[in-house]
Amino acid sequence: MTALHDWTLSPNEAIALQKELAPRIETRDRLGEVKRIAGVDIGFEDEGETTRAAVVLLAWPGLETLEEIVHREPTRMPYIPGLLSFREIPAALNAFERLSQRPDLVMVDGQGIAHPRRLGVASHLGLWLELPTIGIAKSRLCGRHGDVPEKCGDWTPLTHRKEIIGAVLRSREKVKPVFVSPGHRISLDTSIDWVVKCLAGTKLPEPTRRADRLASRRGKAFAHEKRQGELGIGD
DNA sequence: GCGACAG
DNA sequence: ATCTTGTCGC
Repeated sequence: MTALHDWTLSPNEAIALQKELAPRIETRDRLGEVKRIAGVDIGFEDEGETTRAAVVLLAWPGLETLEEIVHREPTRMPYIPGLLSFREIPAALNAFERLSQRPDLVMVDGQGIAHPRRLGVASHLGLWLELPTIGIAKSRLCGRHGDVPEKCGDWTPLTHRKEIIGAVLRSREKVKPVFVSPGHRISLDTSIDWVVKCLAGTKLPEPTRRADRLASRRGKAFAHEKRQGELGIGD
């Protein structure tokens, strides 16, 4: 298996690797009792030169914060639609290595199997971590879908090549829906169930939302930032 | 051949 | 993704 630090693959090599790995993805539930849920989000700084991975570990139920990790490293690949995981996963894995506890479920910002070759960033990460993962994306990569119900919690299937690859979920009324798809070791129904259970009146489920918030905080000088107003409602 | 295209 | 303040609406 390719070493992580060697993931400087050409687009064609990356696509070949995806085709090789995709068959290993499981969409059958293999979750045990869920006590800890992690949220992951990757961002970029210095005009893309630096990749920043944020991981938040939350307790279930209750969603108290157990751990927060922010890891930075040089970016190694450009953004290419369909090959996002090769750009984001190295940093994400290094952030995960710093966690002292293992999550039972991971929510990732991006697609799971709702990908041209069924290997979106959530699936790819789940395969490497050997953990159940769910992809929650803010926009569509591939597939088609009908009108999305207006009621919070309702959804419509996302289809690609005659296959249901995900759900377009109305996570909050009057707000653009999110694209939920199984990453690894989890089914679509269970994925939707967990995403809905982690919603707190917001568009994004808590794990992903908290990772976003942690990541987008002013890069360098956040050690001196004030702590206040943690109870916002909007998104 | 012509669009579409997660973050 | 990121650059960025205030502002309209529920």
